[in-house]
Amino acid sequence: VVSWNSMIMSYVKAKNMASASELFNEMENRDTFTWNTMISGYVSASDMESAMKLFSEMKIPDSLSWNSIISGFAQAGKMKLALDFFQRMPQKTQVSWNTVIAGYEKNGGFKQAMELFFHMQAEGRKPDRHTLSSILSICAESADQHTGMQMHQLVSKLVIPDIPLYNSLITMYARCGAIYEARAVFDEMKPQKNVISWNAMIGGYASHGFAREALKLFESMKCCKMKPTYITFISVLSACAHGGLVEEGRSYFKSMVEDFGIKPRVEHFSSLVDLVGRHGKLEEAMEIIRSMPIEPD
RNA sequence: UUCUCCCGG
Repeated sequence: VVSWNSMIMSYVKAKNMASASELFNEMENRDTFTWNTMISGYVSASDMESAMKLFSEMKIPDSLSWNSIISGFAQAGKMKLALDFFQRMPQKTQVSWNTVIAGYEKNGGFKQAMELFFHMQAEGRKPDRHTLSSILSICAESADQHTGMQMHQLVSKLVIPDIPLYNSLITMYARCGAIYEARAVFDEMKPQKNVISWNAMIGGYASHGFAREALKLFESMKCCKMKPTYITFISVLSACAHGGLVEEGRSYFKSMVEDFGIKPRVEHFSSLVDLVGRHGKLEEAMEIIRSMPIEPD
């Protein structure tokens, strides 16, 4: 049975649901793993019809089966259905709560997500990293610094933050314009900062008009032997554009291509155009636009 | 062997 399940799993991972279901139909001793594997395969293929069909044929769906279905509806943006299954689910697990909260977060149901978040705690269930990360995204997107700070307290109280959670905190503060708080989290990370942390922090400075701070941090990033990405340069160039740092901008653009081998994207070009255009060099701006390669993909 | 992620934020 286990080896059949593994084979089905391989087909599912290869997104070959036709072959997976062939095997599934030939199997005589299907267990819950088998069913769940198939359901999750249909869910990731966005085929909720088939997923639901299997789910309703199960005699006793376990929590993983339920969670897959909830996740599937959430990904499809059908939050009413997701919530409906969530409410009918007999033994909700931590993952169930996280799934439906993440679903509302993704679909802009911030209020519902927050309500569920408080609801789960009222039932004595502790938020974990997944929960908190969804809630922090909501605070970031809605620039709700007050809630964000409360969530920060909860993070410190409930979990040992991992790198993504730290990054969510930085992003949340940065989006709220709380640059100082963002920086405090950033510094707290000490050596475990990854590229995303650097990008989030530099982007935070850049988008709030702290051009020099952004560039300063970019320089320390390079000192730490951290490799910038195209995202980093979007922030760096936009910092230059907003700070009117024409020469620096040109030289960073050049360095991006020559030192780091990063292919310029439209975002980079638009900062560059902005930069030279705002300083009366319309000719040069036009020249850049004319020389822009068309991005194929 | 199966559930929380579309985005590097």
